[in-house]
Amino acid sequence: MQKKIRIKDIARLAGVSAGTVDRVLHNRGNVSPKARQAVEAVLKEVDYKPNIHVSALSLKRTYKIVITTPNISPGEYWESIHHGIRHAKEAYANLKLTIEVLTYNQYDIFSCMKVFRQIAEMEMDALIIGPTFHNETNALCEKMDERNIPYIFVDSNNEGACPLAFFSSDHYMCGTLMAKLITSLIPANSKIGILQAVRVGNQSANSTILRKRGFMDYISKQERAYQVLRIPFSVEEPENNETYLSRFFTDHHDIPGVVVMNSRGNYVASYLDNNHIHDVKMVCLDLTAPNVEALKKGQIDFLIGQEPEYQGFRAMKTMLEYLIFKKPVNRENYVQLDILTLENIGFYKRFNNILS
Amino acid sequence: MQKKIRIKDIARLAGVSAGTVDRVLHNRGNVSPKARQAVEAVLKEVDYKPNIHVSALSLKRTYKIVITTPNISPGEYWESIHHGIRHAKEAYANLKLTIEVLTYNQYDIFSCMKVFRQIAEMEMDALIIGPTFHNETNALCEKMDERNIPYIFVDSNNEGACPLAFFSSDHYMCGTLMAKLITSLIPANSKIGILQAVRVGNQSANSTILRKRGFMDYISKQERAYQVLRIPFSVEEPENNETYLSRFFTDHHDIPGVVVMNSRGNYVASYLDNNHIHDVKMVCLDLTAPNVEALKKGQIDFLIGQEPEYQGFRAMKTMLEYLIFKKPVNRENYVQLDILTLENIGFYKRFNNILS
DNA sequence: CTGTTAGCGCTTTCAT
DNA sequence: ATGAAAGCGCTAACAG
Repeated sequence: MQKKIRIKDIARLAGVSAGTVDRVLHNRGNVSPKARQAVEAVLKEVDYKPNIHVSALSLKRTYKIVITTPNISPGEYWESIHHGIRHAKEAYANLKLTIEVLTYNQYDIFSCMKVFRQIAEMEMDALIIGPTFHNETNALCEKMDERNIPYIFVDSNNEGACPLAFFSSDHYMCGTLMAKLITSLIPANSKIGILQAVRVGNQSANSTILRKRGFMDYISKQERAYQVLRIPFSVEEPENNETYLSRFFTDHHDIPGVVVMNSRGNYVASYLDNNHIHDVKMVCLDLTAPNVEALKKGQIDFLIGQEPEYQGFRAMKTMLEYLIFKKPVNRENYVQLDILTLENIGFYKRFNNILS
Repeated sequence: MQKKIRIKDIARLAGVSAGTVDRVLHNRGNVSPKARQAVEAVLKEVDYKPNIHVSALSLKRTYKIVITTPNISPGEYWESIHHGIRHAKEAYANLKLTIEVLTYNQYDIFSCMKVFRQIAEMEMDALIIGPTFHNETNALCEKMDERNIPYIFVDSNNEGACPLAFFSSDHYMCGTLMAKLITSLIPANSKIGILQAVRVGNQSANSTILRKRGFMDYISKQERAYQVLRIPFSVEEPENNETYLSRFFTDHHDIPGVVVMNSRGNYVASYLDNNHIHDVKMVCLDLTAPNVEALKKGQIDFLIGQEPEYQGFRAMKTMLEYLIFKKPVNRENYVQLDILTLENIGFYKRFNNILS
């Protein structure tokens, strides 16, 4: 167990000063080829791990990072992502950071366009994006590319853009997993209802499309023939949902299972509970407060979690470490798909990974 | 957004020097009641969060921590716990730590006694224990109590001891969860096989007993009557296992599901695969390398993970922060019970939480 | 009992 | 282009 190697040690070994080593490590220039080579030779030999907390301590400049995501509601998915982002900021408490958050209505493409146009003009060092609308996101990304501002996606990747990285679950596999779980709960060859959200501008979110594809592919590969039925649903005009649901469950009173591939599973769970329909198995998505409650009450059977806190945390942390410490970045980052039930939900810590 | 408050700020507000504030913060004594009150008054007002990385930077003394657990095999449960411990050490890279690891044979009570007697005499600042044998563990703990050395359990708590904390899954609920999963996979009113490990000294590990109790309680609460059958199994004398298994599956050729409540599920999975028995559903425990492989091959249907890396990480981190920064400690810490399937295993990162 | 000082590893500034 | 020196927030050693 040898002692940890420090900049001072490298300097001594290379026959230069600590300042020069620092200049080499950070590519700050003003180093003669000879000195650079000497330092690089030493660096090859030793296992130098900079102590980034100490490093942050002596950093002078301030950084500005902009965050844009769908609007944040308490207890819901996007709030968790923002929690994670905030924690990453706290983990580097001695960095001088300014963070600006701009959110848009994820069910209204025009809201998104407006916010993204504003962001395109802002001063910043880096951008974190929670994308919803494919083309609008790519338009923003192009502007960022021109301005040489790095950006990272959370929640899902946006095909066609060149992010520094993305942190997302594998939505296709998420759909597959939901299909596997629901089919393990219901009889062979039966009906399955799936909820489908309607959006202003009539564009489905990319993630939902992928989930549905994963779901349908799994179903169609089974020997048993399930009949998948769509349940219409609108987040923006909730007054119609009662009607939609009631019509659906009247037409299909024998339906044994429902899958909800957005985070609104609790709407259906409540509907069923209020109408004393207790024999419908449910597999739902995201650990929003109401979904967790429905799980604990036994209204939902399986809930899939996508580690939103962790996504936000890693996105922010990765960005900071790239920006400030030039740490190399993995572009593709898929997070866990957690399976929660009545039995294990109690131990699920949202900040498991993050909190000290 | 106000600036972060530092010791120097507190000193100024209280009208004392930084040294005095430090003495108050760490209860080092040598502070007049008047000064102490002044500082404490300020501390009540402001939200002071010490930067522990900076703090570690200037710490002089070295700490010695002893770890004792069952023997470590590559790719298995206890190795993961040790990984986690090592990571916590790396997270506080600038602390001066000496770590000594002593392991024992978890299937042999005499091995455990010998190692624990040795530990009881060693010099150390703190101890982390992975317990197996209840009484032997408590004997060691009593010695530690006398010597005023704090200790933390990983993997399970040991009733009767007074640990600073424990990091464990809820073994009872783990059994319950396994019961729920296996019953969701097999027909009503059928047989279920469960594997039971035999130990030298004939003492079951506490965790296994709890798991089995959780399992049986769930089964007996169901309307459907399952018949639970025990499959004998020995880790220490593996040459008999083939016979045990073959006898069992011959006698019960119609068995639709098997649950393994220790980490050796892959033994059964391999046996079934080698003998071309493909219609037995399996719910197993722990993400050992061979279990994960069996899950990926479809031989195991559900695998339960107990976050061993996280347990080790948190145990070590908690100990360090208690020892060095006097950080208050939560005694009871239950970790997640992760449900893994063929679909989501690929995204499961053992060091999710830990790795930077 | 208390304030001052030096130093942890790193970055930045300032002479050279 | 480079080394020396100051300073980040904190603790430890020292002088009073």
